[in-house]
Amino acid sequence: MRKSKTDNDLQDVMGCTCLRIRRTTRLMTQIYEHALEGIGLTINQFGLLANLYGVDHFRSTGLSMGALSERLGTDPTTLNRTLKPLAAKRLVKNTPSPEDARVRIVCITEDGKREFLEAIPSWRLAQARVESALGTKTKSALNDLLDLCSDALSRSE
Amino acid sequence: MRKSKTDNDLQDVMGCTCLRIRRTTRLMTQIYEHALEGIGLTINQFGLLANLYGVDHFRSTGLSMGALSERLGTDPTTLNRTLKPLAAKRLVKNTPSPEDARVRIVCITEDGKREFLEAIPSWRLAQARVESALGTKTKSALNDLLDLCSDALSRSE
DNA sequence: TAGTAGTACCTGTATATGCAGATATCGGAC
DNA sequence: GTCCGATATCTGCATATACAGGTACTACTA
Repeated sequence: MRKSKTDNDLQDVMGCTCLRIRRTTRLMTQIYEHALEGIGLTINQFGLLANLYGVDHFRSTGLSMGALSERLGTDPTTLNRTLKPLAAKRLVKNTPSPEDARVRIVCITEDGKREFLEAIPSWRLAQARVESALGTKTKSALNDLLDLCSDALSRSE
Repeated sequence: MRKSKTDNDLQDVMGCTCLRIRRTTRLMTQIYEHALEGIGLTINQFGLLANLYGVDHFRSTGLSMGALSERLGTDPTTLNRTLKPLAAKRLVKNTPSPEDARVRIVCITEDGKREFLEAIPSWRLAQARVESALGTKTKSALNDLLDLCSDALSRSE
């Protein structure tokens, strides 16, 4: 029996790259969230602190909201809200720029640095768990491929 | 100058697989959401309808919430809520099982089937856009790798 | 220098995501 | 038949995500 057009459509849709990556992201995120549970940071917040820590460590200038959202590949409005819980815990600080009153500069605080460093062992546990589930080679291949895709997709807009 | 422990920590953290995949997912999701904009479905809702359409097409029995959430790799509570907007638009139906009053069977409606089929061309546009940004080979490699990772991560829990 | 186009950020709204805990039901032990 | 542990779903809460539209400020133009 010949396959109908609908069967072909269905088979194509089931090959959707977006649904696949979203599913894998859900599974992977849970591993990191569980590992970071005791720390009181989400993996997202951890990544944000890591970025701000790096900026502070190497340049000590802070970043504008816009620059940071670009760096993270998020919408600025998303960043605005994801910073709120971190600011409430005084892990980051949000000060107006002296040069341009529209711009707000985001910095990590001393508390933020401490919390970030304390979280690293838990993060390592999650990363090791993923590496052991996937194998070192697959994990590296995935990392490389994801970098490549991020670059290609940001450029294609 | 020797690199400090903190520099090494930072470099390791910047290699985080979870942050990478979350970033790539954000970028990719936007492409599909924009393509589906005119249809009034999110990529998530589209995937849900695709699954229910397939079930209906091949078995015509429907799935329990639990079975469906397992199939999608989501938490059952997440599924519960993502179904709400679809049920409100009468694209899916949610009926108690006759055998077990705890269980609810989720089915796609005729309206749901129509909407799903109408959305396929928009989905194809997004998928083509991603394929052209990444190249066919990279896209296939990514799909395969993601399947492999989903399997490995679900098993590792 | 008054007006205007553009920029940077914030708010309102809606979906996505999952944990802890509540509710309803089932199935087995007695 | 009744009680109790297990199971399926739902609610309350919190974060993540982004679009549309609003506000405040800058910078250019006439």
